[in-house]
Amino acid sequence: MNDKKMMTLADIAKLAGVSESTASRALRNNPVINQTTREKVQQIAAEYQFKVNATARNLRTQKSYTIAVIIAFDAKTQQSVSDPFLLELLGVIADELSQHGYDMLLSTSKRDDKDWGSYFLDSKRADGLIIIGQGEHDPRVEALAQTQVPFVVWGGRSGDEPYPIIGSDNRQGGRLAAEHLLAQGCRQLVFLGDIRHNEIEQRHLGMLDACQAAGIASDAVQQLSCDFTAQDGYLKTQQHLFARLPELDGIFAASDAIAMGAMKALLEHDIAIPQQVALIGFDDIAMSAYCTPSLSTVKQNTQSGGKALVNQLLTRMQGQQPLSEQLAVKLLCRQSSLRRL
Amino acid sequence: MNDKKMMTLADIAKLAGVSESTASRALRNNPVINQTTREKVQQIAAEYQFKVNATARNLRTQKSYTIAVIIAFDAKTQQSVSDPFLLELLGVIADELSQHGYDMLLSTSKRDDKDWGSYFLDSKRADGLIIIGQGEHDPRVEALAQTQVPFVVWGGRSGDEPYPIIGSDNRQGGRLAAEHLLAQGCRQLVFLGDIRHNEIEQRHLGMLDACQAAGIASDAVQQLSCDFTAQDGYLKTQQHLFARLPELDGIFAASDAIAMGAMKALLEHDIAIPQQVALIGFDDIAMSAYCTPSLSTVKQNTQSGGKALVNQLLTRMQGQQPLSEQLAVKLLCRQSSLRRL
DNA sequence: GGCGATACTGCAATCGATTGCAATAGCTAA
DNA sequence: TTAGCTATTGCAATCGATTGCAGTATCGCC
Repeated sequence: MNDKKMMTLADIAKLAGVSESTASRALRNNPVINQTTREKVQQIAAEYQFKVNATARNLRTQKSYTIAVIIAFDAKTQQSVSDPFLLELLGVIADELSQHGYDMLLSTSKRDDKDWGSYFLDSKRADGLIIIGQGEHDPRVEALAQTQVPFVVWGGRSGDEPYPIIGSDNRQGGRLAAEHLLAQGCRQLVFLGDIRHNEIEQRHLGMLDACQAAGIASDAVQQLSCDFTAQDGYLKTQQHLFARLPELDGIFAASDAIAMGAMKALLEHDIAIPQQVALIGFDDIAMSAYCTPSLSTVKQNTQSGGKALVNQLLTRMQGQQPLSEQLAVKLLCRQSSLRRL
Repeated sequence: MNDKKMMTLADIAKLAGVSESTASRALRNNPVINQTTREKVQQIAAEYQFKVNATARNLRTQKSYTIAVIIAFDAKTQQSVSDPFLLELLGVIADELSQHGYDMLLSTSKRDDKDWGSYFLDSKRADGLIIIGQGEHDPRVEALAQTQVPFVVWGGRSGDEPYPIIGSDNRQGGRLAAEHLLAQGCRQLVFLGDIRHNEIEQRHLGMLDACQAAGIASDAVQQLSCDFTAQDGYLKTQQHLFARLPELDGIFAASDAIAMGAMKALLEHDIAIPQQVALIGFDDIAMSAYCTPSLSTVKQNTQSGGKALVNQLLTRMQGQQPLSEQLAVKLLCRQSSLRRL
């Protein structure tokens, strides 16, 4: 059904009886071209379903109108795309980019090419980079910062990173979660998560803030390292937390997935949630409201997060100074932590 | 730190004291070039961190080495990227593509440009298309089939689609699920899912197969339409299923997310799972094993699925005839359906 | 009638790599 | 010594669109 050969701008120009330059300008709605001519060209282009060859345009304009999104994984755990939270964020980014007329190149950074910058930018595959992943303690990111490459990172600030980081206010989130647990009467708390990740570290610090403010002895707050999976949440809870029962009465998990794993382990041992142990997660993934008991959590605003990432990146690409942003989080109290008084 | 200006092949050639053609061939390891020359050029390229300009190469070779993956949504529900299953599949596809040297362009098809084919292919943004989404009853897919565009679809065959469809053996999955419920003693079954989607329809048909084989009256099997979300699983269960209690004793949900919603509703009304109502889902998403009770399900093999999609597409792009594939599924019996006898 | 301004349009160079074909050098065999 | 090969390398065209600059009409106005 389709035309045999691909149409080119030259064909359209010929059909319209104008030069290629005029055709090109007409299609891009350049006002310098007579309106009648413009409409005629556009009409012919539409008629033949002509689509500008993006490759040729990109070569000539030296832009790709494409942003590469890199999901960075810890080289050792090598876990695949799975955390529902990251994927939600990804969806928002995709939409936002397309709204700005950009395509999105997705890469999962499994291959150990340490050289994102050159792969995507030097090769002109993309005009900019968005890096999302679990914490940004990554030497590759530090290396990127030394270059001219426009990029933004999703994560948490740990100090004075010389590049824009967009992320939730994790410390505030940690504080809210812990305050809530304390308000429910918990006194022996556990933090379940890997504090080598900036974001997680911040959540942990927020928790400590709250405890300190409440006058809780610091040795009443345990921290237990844990991967970002329900599986590890389950295992770590089984292996380490039961020993601390029955004093232990509150768990703050660094992600909802971890929390669900922990919940499973607790329920299997007939530990009442939230009466004996109150539990709260982080992220508010779609499932959180539908487990039993429903999971209290700190909701990250993926919508604003994705938009902010894209907008800061575009700002940067226009040569302006991008800003790091910390997005407000929201405490959602559900059954897993609400002890009805 | 980086070089001021972008290096081009011409620069490398000059530095190596050869022509551009020789440099190009040397970099691509063309054996017609003297080995000494080749190594020299490659060494210089490496030294200056030269990366071939993908845009220029693509223009000249008329290929983009890029595959577009389209996540198609029902135009009306407009739900965002959320189903964990799709996202798992996406991860596998990403890895497999990169293994074959292809980049992956991700699009969520929210904008109602009905014209994927031209957007990605005519514009030379991509060499092929992978379409994943919830059922392929999409006029846009039918339209694509009329063109020369190389594409493959994730889904379920409904009949004689003139394009390659890769997907699980949904009918067999439905059969396994229903047989299992029946073996547990269930006699009044409900199917929770939208059978307008091919895949879901197949699962439903498989269920009916099993019931018929077991001599169950067809009016003992109810079908209830439901979106692909935990939320709707919850709502539909609340709104429609409680009326049928206490006869109702088995639910087969079209996805794990739906099943979790249903589970929540049942538990809220103190209905014992699996004793009073046995429940089974479909997909085996990461959370399924960690809800309580853990969710029985039919596991789709995302690993082979993703690989098959990519491989069939590449086959098609090489001009050969691609094949539709039905992947084996696996029944996972967990607490939500296992009535210990 | 002529001059400058205005409004369009087209020529030709350009983006950077790839590749068919021609050219050159070195060597062997007659 | 020379025709005939082989092994390497380079020339120049090409992919398709964009754009600076020059060229042509048309019009107004003195």
